[in-house]
Amino acid sequence: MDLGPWRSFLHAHARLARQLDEDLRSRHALSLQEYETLLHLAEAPDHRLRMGRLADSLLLSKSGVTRLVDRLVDDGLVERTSCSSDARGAEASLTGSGLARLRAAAPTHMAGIRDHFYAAIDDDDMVVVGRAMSAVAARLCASAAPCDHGIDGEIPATGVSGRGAAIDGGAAIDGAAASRSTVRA
Amino acid sequence: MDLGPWRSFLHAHARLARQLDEDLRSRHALSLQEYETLLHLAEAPDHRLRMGRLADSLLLSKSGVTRLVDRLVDDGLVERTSCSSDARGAEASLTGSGLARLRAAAPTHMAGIRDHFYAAIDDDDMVVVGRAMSAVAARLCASAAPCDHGIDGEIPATGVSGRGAAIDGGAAIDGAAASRSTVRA
DNA sequence: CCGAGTTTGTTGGCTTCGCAACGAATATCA
DNA sequence: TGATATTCGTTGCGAAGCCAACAAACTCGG
Repeated sequence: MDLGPWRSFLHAHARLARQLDEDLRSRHALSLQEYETLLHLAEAPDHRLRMGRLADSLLLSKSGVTRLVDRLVDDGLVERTSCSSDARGAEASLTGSGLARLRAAAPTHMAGIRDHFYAAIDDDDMVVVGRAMSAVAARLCASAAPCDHGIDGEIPATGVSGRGAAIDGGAAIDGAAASRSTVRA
Repeated sequence: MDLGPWRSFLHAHARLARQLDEDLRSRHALSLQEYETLLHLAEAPDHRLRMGRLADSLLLSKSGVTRLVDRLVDDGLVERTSCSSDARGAEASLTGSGLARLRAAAPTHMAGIRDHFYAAIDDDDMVVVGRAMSAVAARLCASAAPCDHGIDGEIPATGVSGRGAAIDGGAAIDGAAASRSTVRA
């Protein structure tokens, strides 16, 4: 077993996460976690999610999400509302300010991913990487929780909200027309 | 830009790191970071490393390493010695107990990597993944620090110590003969 | 030889996160 | 219906990491 690929994998992730986090912090006063939280909310129907679902999709503990949302609420980027159908449940919902902040930060984040991840791997290899990473994630999900977030290679209908307010990872960056479903108003 | 590979990459890493950390903690009372620290020390000449080098290779801040080593010293797995050639320098050196602990934990760790990473990706794809991850890491290193740890796909002479005491990632697990350089006494 | 500037590792203070325990609400089933 | 079990989110506590500041030791021009 040649540990080369494994070590490279670890190293690539560590460097990448650091870089993206630093970029977002310095230019938009957002941590990577906060950005991802806003993104997941923006991608959710009506820009709102139950705390538990948010925890699942962010791969974070429930208490972690409670505090993460606390911070975002303090910053005015998210609102905490109680769930109508389940009185013990809470929902996090994106505010206008949160969506604006996400929109402002998206280009930075996308550029980072493009420059540091996509630019380093040619298209043919990227197909393989995508397949391999999906397989790793799927295998681990299978051996543990049901794991029904939007992985396995497909973007969960990026930005299809109640109205048309969306981020849309790709198009917002490279100007390419939205190639999938009902994006942009 | 299809974000699928990127999200899968993030997801795979998160799940994998969690799983490996949990396995080591529950079975050997070691965090993944602690394990990696012991491993890097075991791979270093004479089982000792300057704090700064350790920080570089673990991709951790200097203060992080100081405290990590503190914990390992408290557990008797590592000794802190002063550097002979530079009086302000400190070295961390693996104790016998530390090496034994590492040896005990290695099979668990290796099995995790094998089952959750290598088993999910076939050999041809693994070559591509290794190449891609190396490229990502190299690109990020280039745009930042000199970054001369043992990445770019090669294992830094695993376990060549003063005497013959080594872990040797692969061989310790699968019994395959060491296929590279001066391993084992 | 000496003083300015750099490097090395540690410390204080802060942030972020997980686990276990908890109260409240819901689900299940007799 | 009522008792028990489960789920949901929050909270206390501790673990682990980073940054800035620091002291000690090194380097090097003069």
